[in-house]
Amino acid sequence: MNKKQVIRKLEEIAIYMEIKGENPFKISAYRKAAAALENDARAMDEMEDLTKIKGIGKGTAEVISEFLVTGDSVVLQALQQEIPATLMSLLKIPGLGGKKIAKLYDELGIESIADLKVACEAQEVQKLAGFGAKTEEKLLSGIAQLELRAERHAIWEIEPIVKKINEWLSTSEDVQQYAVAGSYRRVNETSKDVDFIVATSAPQALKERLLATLDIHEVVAAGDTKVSVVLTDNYMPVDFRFVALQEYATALHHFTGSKEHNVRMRQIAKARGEKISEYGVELVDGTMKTFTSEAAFFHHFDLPNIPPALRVGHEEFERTNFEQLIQHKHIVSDLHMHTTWSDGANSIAQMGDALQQRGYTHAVITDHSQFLRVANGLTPERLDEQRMEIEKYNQAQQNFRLFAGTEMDILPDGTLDFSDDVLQRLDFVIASIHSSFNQSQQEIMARLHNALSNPYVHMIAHPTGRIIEKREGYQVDMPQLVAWAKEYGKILELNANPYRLDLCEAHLRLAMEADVPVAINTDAHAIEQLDYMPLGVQYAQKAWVKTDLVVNTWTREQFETFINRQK
DNA sequence: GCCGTTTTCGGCCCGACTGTTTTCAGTCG
Repeated sequence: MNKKQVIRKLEEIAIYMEIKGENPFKISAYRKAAAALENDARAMDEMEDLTKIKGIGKGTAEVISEFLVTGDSVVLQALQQEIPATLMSLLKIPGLGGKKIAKLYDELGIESIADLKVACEAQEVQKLAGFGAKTEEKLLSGIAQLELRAERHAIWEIEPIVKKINEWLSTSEDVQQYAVAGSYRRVNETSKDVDFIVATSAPQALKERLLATLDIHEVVAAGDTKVSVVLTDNYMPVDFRFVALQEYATALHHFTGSKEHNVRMRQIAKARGEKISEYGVELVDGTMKTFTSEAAFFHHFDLPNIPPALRVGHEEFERTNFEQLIQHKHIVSDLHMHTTWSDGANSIAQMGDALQQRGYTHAVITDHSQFLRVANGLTPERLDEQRMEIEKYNQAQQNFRLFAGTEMDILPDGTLDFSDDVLQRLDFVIASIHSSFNQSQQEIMARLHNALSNPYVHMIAHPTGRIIEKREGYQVDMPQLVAWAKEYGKILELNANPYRLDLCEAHLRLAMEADVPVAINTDAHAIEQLDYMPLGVQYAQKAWVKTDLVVNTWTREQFETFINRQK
């Protein structure tokens, strides 16, 4: 059994215990042990004494060893004997937790969602103590929703919804400050729901307007400070929290941190005799201290201003090199984008102006190459014409320069779409795979090696070709790719498009360990998409990407030195 | 079940909302 499987088994034990109604602290001990394994970078066979790891004690260490040796455990077997496995699926129904499920099982013999549906329809459930007619109704609607709604939503699905709600809040009366929080703010690849924190002096009025204006499929809860709805749009669950202006910073922190991050913060506070809640910090003398910013809140606990993406309850409290961390303000260029010359929506001049508005000093136009006919890829002749247009644009600019580049296909047989003679006329060459995703790892790696070993290629774009929650991407041996990038002095891309985020976090960590430079690029096909840059930067922070290894923080002179090496 | 500069017992993060209750339990994040 490998580490991932052991972690899943520990979590399974926790779920069974939840239904059994075990001591909640015992249940969380199993969850903590699973989390401790997950947060430890070592492989299972590299760990000697498991009890040395914080969160794993004598009991859980024994269970883990059992899983490793026999593939099973006495504890889990006993639970499985006692509790039907089908009960686990009931946890997916909103409003049902371990205790209620146990009651349904003990008193009505309900073992599955189908059983529950029948019992609700026969109005048997409302007869149980602690249940009522309303609960029954909610359970039935919950079962119906289950079939419609995805459990987790991909970041690219949430991004446009956040944008829309942000726009609504920005023009709304009674709104003093607002921000999206939750796992979306931490740049998780998927989220269960979307959280918004709103500072307002008129929560009641705002709540009514919100319920009346937004396109709502279902109101889940609507209290004085919290409104929970499911939008018609993709059946997206969205929570709004209303707080007073002085509570805004602590509320935003509270609803941004992962559960584990918040637990750690509260433990830190508790050790000082203080208490953290979403409304502020209760000091030793009982007074409530509030903050004007999250930075001030962290400073109160002698902590740096931990970026949202890093608030996961682990490394952010152990590492100290925050000053090396990539930040959006360091970005001065974008090295991958498309124009109307291939499949983009805007002209070279429009892109150039938009880039300058975003404060950049330089950028590269990288339209597709001839192989990609569907994207109107450029022939060598059109590439020369395009270069002239770019030059013309540059002549009219003062402190900004566009470079002429290409996003060139690596063809299925491994050859490159342009000859060296064409490539050497370009400032910057990206090589990418857009075809024959199903090839063996050996074939894919041979294609990538051809590109990396070409002296005129500077960067590999979206190195795995994945689409989050939709497509795995092609078979890349990432340690090998990183080693080649190092050997040939090439850049690997972090594509900031929310569909891609490729390199992913684990791959970015490999690149950092090997000191391989990374470029965070938007791959924009339209002006608005240039705004994916902050998302890419925040995602990079999850992997502790260092500023000096991010190519688009380099000055134009540094960048020119790099691209001219081969000439 | 885990943990310990309150150290081998007695805690374990904190609060909102709902529905079923007459003061609170369960669920959720």
